[in-house]
Amino acid sequence: MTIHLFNTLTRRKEAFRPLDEQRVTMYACGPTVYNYAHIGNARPAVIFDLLYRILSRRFPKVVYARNITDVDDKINQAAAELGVPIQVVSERFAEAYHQDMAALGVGRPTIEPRATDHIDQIITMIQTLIDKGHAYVAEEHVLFDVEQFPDYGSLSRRNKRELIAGARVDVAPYKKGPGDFVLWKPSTEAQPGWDSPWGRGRPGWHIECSAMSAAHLGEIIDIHAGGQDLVFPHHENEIAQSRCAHGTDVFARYWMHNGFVTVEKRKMSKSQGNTLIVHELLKTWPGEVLRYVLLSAHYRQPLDWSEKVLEQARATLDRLYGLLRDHLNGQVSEPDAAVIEALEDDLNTPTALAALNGLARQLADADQADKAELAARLQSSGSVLGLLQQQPSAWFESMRKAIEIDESEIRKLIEQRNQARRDHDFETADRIRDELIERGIELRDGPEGTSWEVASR
RNA sequence: GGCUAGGUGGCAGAGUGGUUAUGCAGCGGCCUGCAAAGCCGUGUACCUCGGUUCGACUCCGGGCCUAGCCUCCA
Repeated sequence: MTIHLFNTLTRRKEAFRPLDEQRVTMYACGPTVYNYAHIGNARPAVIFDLLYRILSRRFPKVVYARNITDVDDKINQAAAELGVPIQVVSERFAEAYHQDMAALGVGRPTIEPRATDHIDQIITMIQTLIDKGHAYVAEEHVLFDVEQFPDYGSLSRRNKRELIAGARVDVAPYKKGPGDFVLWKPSTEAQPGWDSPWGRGRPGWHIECSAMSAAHLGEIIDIHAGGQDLVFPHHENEIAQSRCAHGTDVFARYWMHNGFVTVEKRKMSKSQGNTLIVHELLKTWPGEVLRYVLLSAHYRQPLDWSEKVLEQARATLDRLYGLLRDHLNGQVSEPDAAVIEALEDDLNTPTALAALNGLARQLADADQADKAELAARLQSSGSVLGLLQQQPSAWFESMRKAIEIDESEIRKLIEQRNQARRDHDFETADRIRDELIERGIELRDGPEGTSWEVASR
């Protein structure tokens, strides 16, 4: 089956055919490193990492670039507040980002270009745009002239007149057109800056992605991805810059945009102050639970975050890991075709998870002889989704860590209870069990003795 | 105001012109000293009004509602 992807450019699901099967290129807008990532920032990281894995199954080489924006006024502000150089801020949060994403099972992209390492390319690109008449200099700024690009608005389906009518911002007086956007802006002494033909300054936000994408992937790339809120103006501007600079008809052939994570149905965003920081969530939840939740809705749909969905994901993973614990025996297997098929159909993760759970049911129903193979298939299918990769014992162990427990004491109580049971003193036995339940511990009497788990709720 | 998504069972969330999504919770059963876990079984879901059709939750049109973008934002 061919991979199908929903293309924002056409608003349709299309068969994915790369320009060069030997070298598929994708670019995702990465973080601006001035703060810890919230769960909404994690969604594209998880989703497009998954896309990268799916593509890599089909194509011999996929080059995935995800940038780090390390020059930005918010970083400057954070540095000023902390009284440290901006590099300290960007380094610190880039590292935190890597750690948090790793906890969610997100791998590193092929390339992770940083804006500050590409100032030369940015300046060159801006100069090209000026030379070709697509940009102009005004009061030490360089601006992109939207009027010179007839296709402006094609991605976001806006026309320039509407943009002007709906503009809610004051237009800077030096702009020729209200939709013109900054490619380069002057820096004060205190701000980070680089020498350029237009004086000491720093790049505008949009140009870095165009420059780095061209530098590492080429003038035309296969896939460009990011959050829905980037469609306009960020991606629209990237298209304008890149196509005008390179004289091409197309910049990215497929555009993909993920929906938002919401809280109580409202968009999670730093400006609204309703963010849930991944770093904090990881203190109470295993990364795998967060990942499961992020995969539980289709990537283009909004995903409403709540304690409840976390509990549900946890319960489901508990069951799956329980099956693996009981039936895995070192066999290996290919992933289930239904899981792959669902993912290749525009990353339909809910259907893929349904297939995964269907496999779990099959395993539960199967004859003893088939269980090991099915368990291996379950684990292997999970791996495509970046799930079920821990040792089951490690999973249950991590659950135990969530609450303060003295294991030896529990073992002692279990032994007391079992003695009482042997004595048919069920009153005592039940009392001990109830005490443990009070402390969030559930006992399980099995053929091999009594084990315990942290209770679900 | 312009533009873009979406309204599915108790909750989460896929999907399809006429067949079981799936998960979580609930209920009944098996198992158990009693439980828990597990397993089995179970639930007449598709905002509204028209239209197309032999037949629509699924296609088309109107309405209502929600969210998002138009400003930094994943």
